[in-house]
Amino acid sequence: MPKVETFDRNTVLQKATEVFHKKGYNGTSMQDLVDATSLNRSSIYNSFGSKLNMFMEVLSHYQSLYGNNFSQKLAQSYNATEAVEAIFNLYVHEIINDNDRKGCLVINCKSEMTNQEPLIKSFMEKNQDRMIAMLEDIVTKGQMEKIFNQNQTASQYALYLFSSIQGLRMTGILNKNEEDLRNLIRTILKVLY
Amino acid sequence: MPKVETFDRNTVLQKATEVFHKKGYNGTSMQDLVDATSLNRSSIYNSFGSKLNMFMEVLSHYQSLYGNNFSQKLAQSYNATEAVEAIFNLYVHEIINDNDRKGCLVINCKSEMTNQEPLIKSFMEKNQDRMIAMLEDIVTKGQMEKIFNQNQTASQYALYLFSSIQGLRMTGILNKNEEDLRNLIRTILKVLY
DNA sequence: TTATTTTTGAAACGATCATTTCAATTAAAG
DNA sequence: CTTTAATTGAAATGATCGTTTCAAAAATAA
Repeated sequence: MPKVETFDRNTVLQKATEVFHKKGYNGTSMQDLVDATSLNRSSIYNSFGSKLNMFMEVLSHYQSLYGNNFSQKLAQSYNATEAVEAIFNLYVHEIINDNDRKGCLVINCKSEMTNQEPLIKSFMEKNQDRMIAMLEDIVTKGQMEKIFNQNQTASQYALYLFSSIQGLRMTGILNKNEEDLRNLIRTILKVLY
Repeated sequence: MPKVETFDRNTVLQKATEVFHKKGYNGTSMQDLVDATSLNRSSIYNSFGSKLNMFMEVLSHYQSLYGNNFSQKLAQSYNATEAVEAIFNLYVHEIINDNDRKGCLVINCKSEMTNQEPLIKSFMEKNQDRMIAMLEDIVTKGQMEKIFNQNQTASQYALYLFSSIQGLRMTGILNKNEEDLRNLIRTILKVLY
């Protein structure tokens, strides 16, 4: 029957992710994507539909990479403290190794496109729900273990942590001093204890 | 001698600010700016030099509007608690009235352009220095008044507040529930006391 | 091998991009 | 009123935008 896709979809998505991450959605041209992926224009359109569609897949790809990292770290954690610190350590690592100051693809996209593209807005809503649910689980666990206080509900602390992560990620674009970042995180987490 | 600029530069900057804020730098075309400002193309280039140059002026314009607001609120504050709360109230107000979810122009620009435009990077560095200096002043005052604790230095708390503000502003793009936001801020500020 | 179906490559689509050009217009100064 | 110098309007610049077209190439199933 038909000829089949010759390229590896994940590799292509990875290359596309790099371009979008570096230049942003509006800053990335289809030519950039052709160059980065070594795919032909028509192959991209044939396989991904449109620039926006490809970007949506890139977002999911990026998210699932992160999600897997998260799950792995969380599974290795004995208690809520370790879990929450594993998460923040992941971000510190991400920030310090982000040599060209791209920041977080998802956060960049949130600020660039949430008010322009309904698809992005709903992606961001789901992303927030997922993140907050995960954080709430950890906080609940920590509160049950009496490691975290109960001054605020798990849901409130989850929103606080979600917000703090976004702030950390934005701060990390310019500030890459590890000691400063670790101090910052210590301050962020203090309210939980 | 020469004919003089007929338009009001501040009005034009205001209109340009609205467009850039709504669409982002890369999402804004010169045609958008022509339409919004009712200026002719050549007048824009004659008066502002280039799109990037105009954007830099827009950033300064936006920043000075905010800065004035800040100074005013701070001058009206009796103590550090009032000062810090005045600042966060300003952001809550900004978030709640941001009906089209544009977020903060400066933060959006930071994530979109810091890694692409040296002029923007240095603007953001100066912006961060200014913000942190102001926050550090408030924290120092609060610590001297024994209102804030001394668990961390004023400089560390300032970075924490700066980071928290960015997080709050990002969170506010999707979450506009005032009670949630006020809870979030309460949690953020608790560490100071 | 042949028929079938899809992916490719290369070129072209019209629209829009940021910027420039230049003559016409305008307003202040002499 | 004339001179002078900057601001305007309108059109055009070449480049690039995202997307489409279509014939050639390729790979599977019969």
